[in-house]
Amino acid sequence: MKATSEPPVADAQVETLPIAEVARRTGLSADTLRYYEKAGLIDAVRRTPAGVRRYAAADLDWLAFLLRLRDTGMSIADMRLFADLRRLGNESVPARLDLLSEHRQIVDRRIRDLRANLRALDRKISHYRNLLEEQ
Amino acid sequence: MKATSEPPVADAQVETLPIAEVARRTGLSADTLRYYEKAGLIDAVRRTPAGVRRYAAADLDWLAFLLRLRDTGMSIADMRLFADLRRLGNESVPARLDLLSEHRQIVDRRIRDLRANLRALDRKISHYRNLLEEQ
DNA sequence: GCTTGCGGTGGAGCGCGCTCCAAGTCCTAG
DNA sequence: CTAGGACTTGGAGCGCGCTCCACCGCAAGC
Repeated sequence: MKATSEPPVADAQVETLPIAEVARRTGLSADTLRYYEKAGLIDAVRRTPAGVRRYAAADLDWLAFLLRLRDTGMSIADMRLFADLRRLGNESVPARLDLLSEHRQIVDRRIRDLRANLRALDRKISHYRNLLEEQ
Repeated sequence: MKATSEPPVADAQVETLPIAEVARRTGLSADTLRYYEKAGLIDAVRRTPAGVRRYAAADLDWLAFLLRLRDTGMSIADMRLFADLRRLGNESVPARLDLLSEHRQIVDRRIRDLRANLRALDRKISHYRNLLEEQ
């Protein structure tokens, strides 16, 4: 699917992706991907001997999850908390569950608020429509 | 309702509010209220001879509307566009209607996205709950 | 008169989430 | 051997939406 120079399964095992491809797939910039790693959101990504990042499928899955958290309004600091917990392994599952449930509540409330605001917008729009028709 | 020193209907006509009271009612800080005025979101508020702002009921209504726009994610620049149109009077109603309808679409899409993300969060939460029970 | 307190102004500063840059390394193609 | 391109790093810079600050004025109460 790419005409450029992909290594023909050069490395040892499975398929890994260069940062540019991960950027393309996630919609993040390469700079942002490196920034997330520096910020502790992403475990250190595997590297080629030359120090070039190669992202594995698990990295992509984690990134997708992070993006979900981000898109629901979670701050980088809070995502970092979650990432730190994840690094602790299974024993942190209860704590992660708590964090996630709490966040779920926040998102739920956000949706409710947006819906209320949407209804108010609709009333305003109707008001404008009426104004137009009367003139 | 206030034990402090309110002028006993000092001015000419109706009830107007000092900035501190408007801050209290809107949840904005006095600094933010002044900032919004400077940024062109609010028409110049009436002043006492000494230059002190007195907010009228119409100002509060407009502020409430602005807050709705803000809370649904509209940028200050876009709110400013809307405020500028409003200043033009009735002839800008179609343009305002367009802006508002467009924004409505954005909010609607945002709600949809949030709901999709919420469902994904719920799946993740269930996953964690299962993990806990199995152990 | 003096203090207290609320309000005014202009402008600097801040936290967030990136974004951009310079300078260097490595690999490949020609 | 050279040139080009993708990648690396550390650190500076940016746009947004406030937030804070120093300094000043005014009005009321002691």
